Amino acid sequence: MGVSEVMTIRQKLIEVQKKIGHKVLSTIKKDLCPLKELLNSYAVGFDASYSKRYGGIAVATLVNINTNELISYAIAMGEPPLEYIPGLLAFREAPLYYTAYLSLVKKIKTTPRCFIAIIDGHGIAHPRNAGIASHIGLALNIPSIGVAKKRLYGIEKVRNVNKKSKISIEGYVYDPKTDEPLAAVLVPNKKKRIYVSPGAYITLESAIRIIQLLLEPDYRLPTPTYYADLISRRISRCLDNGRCTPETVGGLQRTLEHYANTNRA
DNA sequence: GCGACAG
DNA sequence: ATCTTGTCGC
Repeated sequence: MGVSEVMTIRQKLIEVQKKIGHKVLSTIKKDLCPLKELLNSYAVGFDASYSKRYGGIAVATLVNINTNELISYAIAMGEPPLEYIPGLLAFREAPLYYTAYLSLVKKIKTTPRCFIAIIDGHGIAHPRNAGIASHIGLALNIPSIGVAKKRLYGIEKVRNVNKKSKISIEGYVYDPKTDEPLAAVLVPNKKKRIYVSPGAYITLESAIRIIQLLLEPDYRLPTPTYYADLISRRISRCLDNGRCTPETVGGLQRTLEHYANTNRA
């Protein structure tokens, strides 16, 4: 594209994603961290809610993969730099996630060799293989997995494989251009389905294994994003009804950690 | 030109 | 994501 060509913001961001997607695909052929080690590590979950008064409320949770227990969490809030545009979600939400992650790492004492990031949204199951989970994985330099509630891109094929395992795999989503599998369609409970795709630094197979472990009976979302969703919504609601302020939300920490753990089956 | 379209 | 009442099911 020549230097004199006019590009809209949208077109520039799409070009950025093409480069990200290309790099991401080279990182998901093998696991950066051995699966055996990941299974005994911690997951960092990300989700966001939106407050009418304060903008985006992003939450990063730290969960023990073996026990599904919420260990800690950190929040970040601020006006999103971009409106929501299908395919460009990362440019809207990733900045706040990044800030929340830095805050979380700063407050926890132990630093496991291998973290795994779980993001509410897609990884490589994206038009340019650059979903928000891929953006996060590259930015944080840790393996990441995208868990979405709705399909964005790709052809869904029902296969009904792995009926044996507790959380069954209903099928896969394939890339119409390469015919490669991009995501697995899991069925956490009778009616709800979720789309699991690698973000970066992890294979689809390992991503599926991890998510199956993080899904508790009858819960649609894996615990890391489930807790993040719960906490971010409580905080944005608290801010909007005036019962707390940005300065006092930190005081909710102990209460919400306990709330999340006890509110679980 | 006509749909599809993460959160 | 958010706006919102009643309602089906355990």
